[in-house]
Amino acid sequence: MGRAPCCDKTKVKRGPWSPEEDAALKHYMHNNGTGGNWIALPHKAGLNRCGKSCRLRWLNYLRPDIKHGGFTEEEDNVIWTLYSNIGSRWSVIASQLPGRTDNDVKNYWNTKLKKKLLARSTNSNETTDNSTTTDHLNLTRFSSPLINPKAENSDQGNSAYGDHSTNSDTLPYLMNVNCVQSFDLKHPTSQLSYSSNPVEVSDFGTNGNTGSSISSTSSSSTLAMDNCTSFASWAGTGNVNIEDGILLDLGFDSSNDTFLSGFGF
DNA sequence: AATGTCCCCAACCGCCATAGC
DNA sequence: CGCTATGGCGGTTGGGGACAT
Repeated sequence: MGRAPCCDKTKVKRGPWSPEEDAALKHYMHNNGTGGNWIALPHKAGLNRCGKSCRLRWLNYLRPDIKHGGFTEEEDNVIWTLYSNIGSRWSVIASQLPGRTDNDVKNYWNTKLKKKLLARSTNSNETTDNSTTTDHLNLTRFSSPLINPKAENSDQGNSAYGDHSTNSDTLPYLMNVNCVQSFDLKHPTSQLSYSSNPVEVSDFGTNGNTGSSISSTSSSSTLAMDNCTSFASWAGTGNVNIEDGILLDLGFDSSNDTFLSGFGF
């Protein structure tokens, strides 16, 4: 038996939002928040829209803390780093970029960063000069605790806005990356290395059993890399610790996938 | 100026997790 | 414990603007 749709799609408006609809949603959210129920919200707000559509519009566009415009180099680095560690967990990645949404990050990756990586991958096939370091990207070192993605989405309650005030909380299931990943974008076939500092990776999952091997949020099931001496490399180009290596799908053909050690993908 | 192609990104779709009954 | 409703997420699509021919 199929799942009942969240709303009758033949009776709700779809497609781009008008300024009037935006204003109505903003006004309602400002006064009432979601009230904990997105499905009922459109009716209360006088909108002929699906609740999911309202939620998306609010979270991705109307929220006052949304940052519009181009990504900075620093943000690029954060995305690179996290993507190389956790893959396409856009909501988790976005939670590290205040004002950015998962949709933003996903679009940015798909339209810009992925191509950038591909281009550099191509370049690397044309030259083997690893001594050129101008394009070498030392990915951002995270020494601060990362944001709980659930807290980031705390607007589902009475709070109308995402809550980045939780940044200072040390949360159990996000990683505390105490090492620098060195990732040469110009020569992605070179070893993706980690420093020797320990990296503790707790649960990135929001549910813990989605089929990925990321553990649950319980402290007892924290994944940990004992050390960063285990390393990942681009497939076919270097050493891979098969025991610990995990294939990371970078979204390209399999020849460009990479192994990451100590992560469960 | 007209047409074709590419690219970006807002919005949608469908699946899964979870809460509540 | 099973079912239903809802929230959340990642993947995909398509409209429209930018650019090329």
